[in-house]
Amino acid sequence: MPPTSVETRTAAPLPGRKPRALNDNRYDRRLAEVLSHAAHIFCAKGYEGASMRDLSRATGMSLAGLYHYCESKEELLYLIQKHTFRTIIESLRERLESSHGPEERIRIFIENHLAYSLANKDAMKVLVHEDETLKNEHGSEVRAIKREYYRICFDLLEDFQRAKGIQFSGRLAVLSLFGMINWIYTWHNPRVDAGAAAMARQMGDIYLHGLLKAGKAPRKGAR
Amino acid sequence: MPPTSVETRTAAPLPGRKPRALNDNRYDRRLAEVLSHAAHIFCAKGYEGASMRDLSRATGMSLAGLYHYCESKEELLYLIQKHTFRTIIESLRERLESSHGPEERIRIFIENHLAYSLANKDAMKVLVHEDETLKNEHGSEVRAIKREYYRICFDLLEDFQRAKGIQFSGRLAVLSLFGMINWIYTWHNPRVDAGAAAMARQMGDIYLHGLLKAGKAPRKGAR
DNA sequence: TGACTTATCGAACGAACGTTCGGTAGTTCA
DNA sequence: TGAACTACCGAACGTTCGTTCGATAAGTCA
Repeated sequence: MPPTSVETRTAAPLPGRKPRALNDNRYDRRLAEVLSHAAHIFCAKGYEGASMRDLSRATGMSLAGLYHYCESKEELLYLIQKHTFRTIIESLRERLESSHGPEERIRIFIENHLAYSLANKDAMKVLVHEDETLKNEHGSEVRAIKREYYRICFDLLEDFQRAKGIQFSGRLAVLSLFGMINWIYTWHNPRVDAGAAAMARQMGDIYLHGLLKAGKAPRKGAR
Repeated sequence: MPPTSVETRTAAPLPGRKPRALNDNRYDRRLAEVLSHAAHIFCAKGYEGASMRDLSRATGMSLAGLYHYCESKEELLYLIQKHTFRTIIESLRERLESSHGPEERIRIFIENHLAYSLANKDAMKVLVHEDETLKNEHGSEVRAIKREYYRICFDLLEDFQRAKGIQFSGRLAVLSLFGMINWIYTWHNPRVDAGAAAMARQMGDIYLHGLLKAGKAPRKGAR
């Protein structure tokens, strides 16, 4: 096992001298296939409960063949989580660029998160459910991206407070919101429940009106 | 393996003719110890990631000795989840008995759930995180208790709607609330965050004010 | 063509898993 | 006292796990 970093290994399979675009594309495409199947299986059976043999069956590739695309089972989880987080943040940053008012920006945050969640249920569940699974370097790297995402939301909420002249605990507000929108994967049924846009509006209504009213009345008498 | 049902097995170790209270107490107390350690380990490593050898080490009991108190690892998870749910519901029913107004009753629901969550973090995380782990009879039994709990909350919210003359999707409201309060185990830090009572008040403020305002304005123009 | 690299495989490795078996002290009770 | 039962144990069973090894077709390029 040569000490190639994951970073280089993902960009180019081996540090050899012929990094042909055609070959790289094929490798990357196949890796993406493997990761997609892995997300599906990790989602269905949990990371610990899923075996490389399950993944071998799902991809139609041999057990040994899988290790051409990853160094370990753990790296698969890491790649899934990193890619999922990065994609959500990238999409959010794009949507936030055409700047709106502070309330609208929070609605954009909710909408973006929900839309991605419902369009990529497997990956999202793996991201949320296996939150504490990764250890060491992979774990702290993913945790850093998570903090980045948390920070974006926290800042949006601070702007909101300033604009509306209200006050509440930013920490509690962020984590309550995350609770609402991250819980969805446990219950959402596309045959029963609304789509991302409608659900984002309803949840945004409850959440934002709640913040406004609760933030305006810092002490309301009762006990 | 005799076909003794779990029910009888839990009540009396063996269907023999001498169910002495003293012996039963000792057995039950020891079983409770095993379950407490199991909850701690399942919480820390996940159900699949935890091994009976981990539990053997934690309890100081031999691997084989554990099977004097359970039929399988799966039964341990089942017993933990059933007991946790039953305790929460029982405590909730008691608190709701001295009947209050519809808003206060929802606040009682939140307070009860949060207080139990923070006082029994391990069991609560195992309940939430291993929600889909149990299959077959054990799984459907726990799922039935969960529906019962869901139903209580749903009914409280319907009373609230009637009393306030407002309208919202009960399903979305219940599951948003569950999201907020079940998410807590992922972030609560007793050295940083408020206790159960204060947190229940803050979350109740956000949630209930949100429902009130959002429910009163069924259509608010914007797209 | 022939050297090289990539993509893939069957077979195996040692370790860890949940569970069971056959026992043995200690307690209970007729 | 002695039969019955409880509470436990060491050692093993068969299975499954993540991973590795050595090999081989297929594709690439001088």
